[in-house]
Amino acid sequence: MFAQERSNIIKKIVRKHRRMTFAELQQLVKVSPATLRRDLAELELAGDVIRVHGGVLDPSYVRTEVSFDERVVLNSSAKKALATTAALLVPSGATVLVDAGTTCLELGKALMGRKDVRLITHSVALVAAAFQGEASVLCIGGELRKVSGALIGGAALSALNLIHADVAFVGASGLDPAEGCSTTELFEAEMKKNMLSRATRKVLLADHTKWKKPSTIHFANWDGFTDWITDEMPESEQTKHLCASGLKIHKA
Amino acid sequence: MFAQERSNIIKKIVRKHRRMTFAELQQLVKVSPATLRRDLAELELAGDVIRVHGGVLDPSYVRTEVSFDERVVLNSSAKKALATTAALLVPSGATVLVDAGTTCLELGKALMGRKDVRLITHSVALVAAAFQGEASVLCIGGELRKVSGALIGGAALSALNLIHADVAFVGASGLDPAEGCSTTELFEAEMKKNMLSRATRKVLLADHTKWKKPSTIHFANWDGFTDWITDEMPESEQTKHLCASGLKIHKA
DNA sequence: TCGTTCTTGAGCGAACATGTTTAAATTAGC
DNA sequence: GCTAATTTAAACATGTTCGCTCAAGAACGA
Repeated sequence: MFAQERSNIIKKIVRKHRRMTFAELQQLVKVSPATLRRDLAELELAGDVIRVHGGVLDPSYVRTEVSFDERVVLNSSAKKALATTAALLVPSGATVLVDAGTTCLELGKALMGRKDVRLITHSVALVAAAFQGEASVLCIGGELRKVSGALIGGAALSALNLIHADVAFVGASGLDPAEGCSTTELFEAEMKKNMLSRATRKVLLADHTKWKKPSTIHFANWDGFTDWITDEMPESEQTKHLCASGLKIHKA
Repeated sequence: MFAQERSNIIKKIVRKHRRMTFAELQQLVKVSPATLRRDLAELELAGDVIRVHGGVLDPSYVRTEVSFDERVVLNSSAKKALATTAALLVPSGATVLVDAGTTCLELGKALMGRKDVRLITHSVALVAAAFQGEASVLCIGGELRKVSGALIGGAALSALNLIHADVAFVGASGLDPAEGCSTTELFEAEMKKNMLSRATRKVLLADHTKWKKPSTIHFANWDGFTDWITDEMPESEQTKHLCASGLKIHKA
């Protein structure tokens, strides 16, 4: 076997297996460790494989794997885009209810710089961030839920009942075309329900990754919202159907 | 599993859970403690996780909290000593009201690790810090006052009225041997008054630098407290006089 | 046929990754 | 305040893995 052939074979094998130990690879390419190493060194230089201690990885596999991080970062830029679009819906002088969750946190940060809005939230992260902002902030008190950084419970619900806001921004962890919006936790669902009932304009903030992935606890139907802000429109049929019930969909 | 893959997995897990103990993480990543520590040390260096004693945190989750830490470090040792002494007054199972302010924040942090206490506070800094703690936390909602990080106003006062606590810890910015305790701001004075009225044991946390330096707004007489924790006892006459009205003075 | 060049494989020391042990630091409990 | 327990960090030991060097053999041309 010529060196050229061997190197092509190695490429193919690695691409197929995506990740394998040095020994596994050696078993398939019947050559001495030294030669295999030499080949791999070349392939690595050419960018055709990625070597790690004890094995090799397919670059495209690593890319998708690493993009877990990138997705979070990327997602956060998507979330920023959502937040920016959402912020445009807030008129001067408005009182704004902001849900807990990362997307809504971005929105809160986007509004924070404005002197002419009044934020109401039960998100500890947002309140903490608001130190640096200009907006006036009212914090809904309640039990601290450490996983989400939200203040929830009976106290939070009843505090909410004294409030009326111009706009409410609510996040969701799952969206279903038929059922509507859902989240993972009962008390948070209650909070969301209440928030929606306390505002005139009810805005859903949820990117396309949530679409068709319902979570455990349902908290609102589609007609429970006046607006939905997303980064990707759903299929046109579904869009038409949703809009028929009065929902405005905004693409960030 | 290759080291590189493992480190990616750890990142992902921590990001998902946001806060977890070392043991929890070790259970998910089946690897020896030493190796996990080594990985975490690297990830910390890269800024991908934040390590705390006994656990790890997702950085994007805690970032807001950094500013508070900085402020506290300035005069920590005296305040830490006060906090440690104060924490001894809290029996197991107690419900504890904690005022805003740096000294009380230290106390809150001291209590945070205890599973057997319930903290109630209107201090945003304390709630934000409580993410790391074990104690259950109820946050009194209200208007965010950005200079002090306290939640105040009518909503806070009325939320407080629904509560009864075993112990209340209150700070002061000025102490007068005759007049009692004072602070700089009207609404905060109201909060302090209310907190004292809602607790059985009423503890003043104030170091010697406040002694004989009254502030603008008076909020309590000496007989309004059951205990005072300080780092230096006042002159013996004054001490005798104060104790005569039933006040216990603790030196940290 | 000989010598040069290239490739290959083997050997060896260094580097690496991991687990175990031990000491220090931190925290909790009294 | 102190002591005991937990957590962390450093030191050590071990088994792999890596990269280098060198010699053997094949390929090639003179």
